[in-house]
Amino acid sequence: MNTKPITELASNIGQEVTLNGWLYNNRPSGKVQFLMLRDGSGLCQCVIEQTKVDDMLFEQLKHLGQESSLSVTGLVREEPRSPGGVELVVSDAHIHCEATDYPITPKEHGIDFLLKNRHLHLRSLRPWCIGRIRHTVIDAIRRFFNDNGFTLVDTPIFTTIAGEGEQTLFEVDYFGQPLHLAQTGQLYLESAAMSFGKVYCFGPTFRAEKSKTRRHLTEFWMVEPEVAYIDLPGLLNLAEDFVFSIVQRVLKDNRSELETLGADIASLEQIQKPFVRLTYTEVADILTSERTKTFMAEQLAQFQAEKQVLETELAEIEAAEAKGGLKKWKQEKNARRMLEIRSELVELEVKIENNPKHARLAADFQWGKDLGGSDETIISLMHDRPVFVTHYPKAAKAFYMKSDRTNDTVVENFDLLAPAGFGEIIGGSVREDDYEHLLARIRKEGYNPDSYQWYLDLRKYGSVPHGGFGLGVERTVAWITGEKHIRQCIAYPRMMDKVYL
RNA sequence: UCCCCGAUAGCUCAAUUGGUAGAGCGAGCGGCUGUUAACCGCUAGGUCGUAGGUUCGAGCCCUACUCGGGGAGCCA
Repeated sequence: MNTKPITELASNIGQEVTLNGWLYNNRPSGKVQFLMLRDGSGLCQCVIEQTKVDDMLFEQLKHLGQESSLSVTGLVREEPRSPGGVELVVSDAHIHCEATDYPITPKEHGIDFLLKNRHLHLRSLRPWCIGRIRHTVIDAIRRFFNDNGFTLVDTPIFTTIAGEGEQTLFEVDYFGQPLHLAQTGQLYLESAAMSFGKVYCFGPTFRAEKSKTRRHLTEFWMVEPEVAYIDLPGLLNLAEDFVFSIVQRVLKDNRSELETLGADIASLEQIQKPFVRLTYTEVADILTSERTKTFMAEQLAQFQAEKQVLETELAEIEAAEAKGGLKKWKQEKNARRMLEIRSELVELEVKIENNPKHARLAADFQWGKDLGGSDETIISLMHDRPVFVTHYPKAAKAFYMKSDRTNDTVVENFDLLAPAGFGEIIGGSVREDDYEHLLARIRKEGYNPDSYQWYLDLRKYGSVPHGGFGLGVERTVAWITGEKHIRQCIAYPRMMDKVYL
């Protein structure tokens, strides 16, 4: 048996092959049937002509339910009418498991229903495309660091000290000792960087933030590089090369998935080096400027214009429906379009409602505050390539960030904002490498210096300038794929208020 | 934690001003030799989230609760 994956069919035209897969869609049409088969590598249309197969088999296939598993054997041929340009002319088939009443039909479903059925939903086209892209992103991440002299160091998930804020820790009972789940591998990584020079860790990260938004998960994957002997400009260059390489890899390896998802490929192709570099102080000036005021007003006008267009279309469809006399298929198409319009209108309403609030927040922005999500969105919307924001106020940032020795009120940190309104995908900094400075910061935060003894040690024995950053995998995937919600970018999402499977 | 919206068939949604609960998909049966989320005909499928209240009468109005969605704050 000449078994092939669907992806290899184009190079096997004229040959008899066997495909192992699942039934994605079934369209019987009298004496000919079209089975859409998926095998994990792709989709293939299989044609069954009654005259060419056994009668019993023909009847059996005709009634085969969605997601039944089967192997089909037949001749591969070019066929312009088939999606993909190739099809299999079936001569024989073996059914492994007949599925009936598969819950996820080829129609719209609500998100709650899909997440309750996530174990099955993973088989659908959209999650499949996103999963493939996620795989590429992760491979590109590993490749980038491995090819650039970094050593992988696996940092612990049970941790003894906090890296970010102590409120966001998941505490676990570790044989009577309270430990918490890692919210970063950074502190351990700094220690490893003093051994290997350039290191990275890659694994799940846990944050107990009470954030019920489309940008948050309580368990997400983060990659964190840490480099000895590096300064802030060096870190920005590293992050720039890194993100650029990820985008290029996805454009190269997953073009068809991006197309299926309706991702904005043109915008991804516009991502070129150098990225924009702004300081926090410059951002504060931009936010409070006339330019931003105008920009926000223009955004609002645009949203309202879009709303107008959609409302007009909706009214036209409703009028046509009321008039009656439409064919059934036309009615169904209208119903689908109306649903689409309504959900787009809801999205627009939210944007229209939020715009003045965000405009006011930006206009009233005071130096010293951390940038809010809306502020990041504004800056990100103003640029068509990623934006670095550097030198945040010391008071708004974590204790381990190195203060700028020429301006003690700010730290040598950066965030990277993905373009077109997506917002933050990376946060990083140069680390405080001076023992006394660090100790003072730990005390000021109210942490117990005893818990940080080993971390402080690193500043006693051959301390060097060093730094690193963390990139959130799901956020990166959401940005690249254009997926609106981060929960679609991981197979089994863990959200603040709900864990499904 | 706060604000807004929602819950009707297995799924996605309708139901005029409070007056007999509807459609598509899916399921079952039948038809069709080129379908593209196929199409056409027929059949089955409902305690309208839960508990109270107003009313001659409640899917629709009021109250509480449960669950879900979106947003704010915070962050990768």
